[in-house]
Amino acid sequence: MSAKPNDIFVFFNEIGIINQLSSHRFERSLPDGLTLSQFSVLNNFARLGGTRTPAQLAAAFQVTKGAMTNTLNRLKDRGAIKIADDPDDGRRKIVSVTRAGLALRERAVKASGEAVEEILPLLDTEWMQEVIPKLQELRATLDKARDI
Amino acid sequence: MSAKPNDIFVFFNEIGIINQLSSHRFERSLPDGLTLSQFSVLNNFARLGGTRTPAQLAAAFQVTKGAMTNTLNRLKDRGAIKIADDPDDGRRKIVSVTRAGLALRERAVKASGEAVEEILPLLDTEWMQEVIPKLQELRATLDKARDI
DNA sequence: CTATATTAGTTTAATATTAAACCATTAATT
DNA sequence: AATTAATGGTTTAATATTAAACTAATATAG
Repeated sequence: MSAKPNDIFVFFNEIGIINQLSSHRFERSLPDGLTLSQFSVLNNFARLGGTRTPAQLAAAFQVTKGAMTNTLNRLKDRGAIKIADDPDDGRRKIVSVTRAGLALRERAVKASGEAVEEILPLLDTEWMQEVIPKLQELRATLDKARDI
Repeated sequence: MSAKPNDIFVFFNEIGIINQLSSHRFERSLPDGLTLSQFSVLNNFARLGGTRTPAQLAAAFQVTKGAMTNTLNRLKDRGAIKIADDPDDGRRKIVSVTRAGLALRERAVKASGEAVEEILPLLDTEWMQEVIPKLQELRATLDKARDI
């Protein structure tokens, strides 16, 4: 059975609503008014380690440089990250996570984990796991097609 | 194989990025700076007909009443909808779509349709169609669990 | 080498959104 | 009937985001 054009709209529409519901729920569970964007940055550092430039982070999270400037400043104000000048390139800055940032991320992971547990029994996690590769594929496709 | 808690995060994370990419792409294709929210309201009227109150619309699209007030005012300024007082209940208002609104929606559907066609060959529409029921189920679950 | 183009990051103005306060109206309770 | 509660919609203040202008620094080309 071939997919109607309308199915594409329906698909993305459901994605949109699911995202709205889940991200709102998730953000509400974060401690200290931590934002989803802020958490994402911390999480990225915690999982992958190392350092990044603001531009790299902006590209990784698909937000504008301006938005990343804002997010990073909030994190800096919290003492969660350090922003240093790049000695090799006067344009660049080097962002790294601090101990306090990692600790904050730990607390956030824990709190949000508990929030997820609450509804876990209602979710078909089996299916969610199964479908991840296809979602990643779709994400990559949309990402590559971004400038079409 | 049982799903790890982490899979849940990965799943919703992919959903989030896909939503970001797709909705941005979609919104860019809309005519006259029409917003996704505005289009959604118009589309809802075009598909289902009838009238709605602002509160019903806010609930349907999972936004706050304030956000819906804003969206409806924009649509009214464009002449796309009509907002009348409810004679039976002084608190309520009655929203309906105008001819101009339907025409605008037509144009928007066409323009966004063309934008979708551009990337259609890259998408696994078969799978997208297949997975819609599960997405709807998940949406419903999250929706019901909203006040947990 | 010098002029031009590109890149990195910040800033600005506009906008959509939220949460909460607010006002008016209707419903429920006593 | 009068008070209290709930509902519908708007407004306000705060915030995250975008696009675009801007500044500074580096890379490229002639």
